[in-house]
Amino acid sequence: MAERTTTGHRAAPEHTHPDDVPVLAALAALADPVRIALVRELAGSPVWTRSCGSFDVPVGKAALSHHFSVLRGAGLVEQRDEGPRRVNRLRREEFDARFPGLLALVLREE
Amino acid sequence: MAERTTTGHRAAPEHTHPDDVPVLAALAALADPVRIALVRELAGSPVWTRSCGSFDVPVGKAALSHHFSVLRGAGLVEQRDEGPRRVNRLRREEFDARFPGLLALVLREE
DNA sequence: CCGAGTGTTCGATGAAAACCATACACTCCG
DNA sequence: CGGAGTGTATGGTTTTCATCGAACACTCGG
Repeated sequence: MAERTTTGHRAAPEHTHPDDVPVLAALAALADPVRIALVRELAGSPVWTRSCGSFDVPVGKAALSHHFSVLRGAGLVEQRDEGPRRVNRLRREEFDARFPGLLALVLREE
Repeated sequence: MAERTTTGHRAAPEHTHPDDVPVLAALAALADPVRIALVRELAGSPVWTRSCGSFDVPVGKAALSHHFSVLRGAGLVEQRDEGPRRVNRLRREEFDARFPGLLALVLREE
């Protein structure tokens, strides 16, 4: 209702630090095939090079956007606006410090 | 249908070895508050001492039975029939060998 | 052999989550 | 400034999953 001042995608994405993420949330975030694919593909690319739309997953834009939102909320991904596109970074060190070995586990079997 | 020869709970529970468990399944199994509680409580008890009904979780028997089924399928729990009750064992070594650190992650914060 | 205790199965219900199509916001380039 | 490219928000559908109640199977102790 109302409050439609500026609802674009330029609101500076909300990030959650891995330290503030419960284990359950981390596991839930990774317990999805699409999100696992995103994380793996992201891990195989240089930092800040992959825009959201550049991933090879079988879902539409809306669902994709939602998945990235979940990954952000789990402290797995950091996003930055670069021109018209939103580029991503896997929070390797930070996430691994909070959940040692978890990321390695997911990446170990691509 | 039919096939109702022996549907009790004495059919020797089907077990899945951790080695045969996909990462996704392991994560999905642990991405549930009740199952996490079961695993933690089980980890804090001597082996083969806890029957299914002896856990302090806020769900009925049916749901509980289902949760144990999931844990078995993820290679997390082994069950054995002991008289009228079914006792449990956490597959620490085996599961940790397959998914190093994952169990520790869940147990680290009780 | 019956009854209490234990756990599984079935069917149904409700809530959560994934998904899509559409509409919109923002950036850039021509 | 207008259009193409990119991502988000919303609303509604579908699927998935946790849960319950009830019926059943099994074991053991009177």
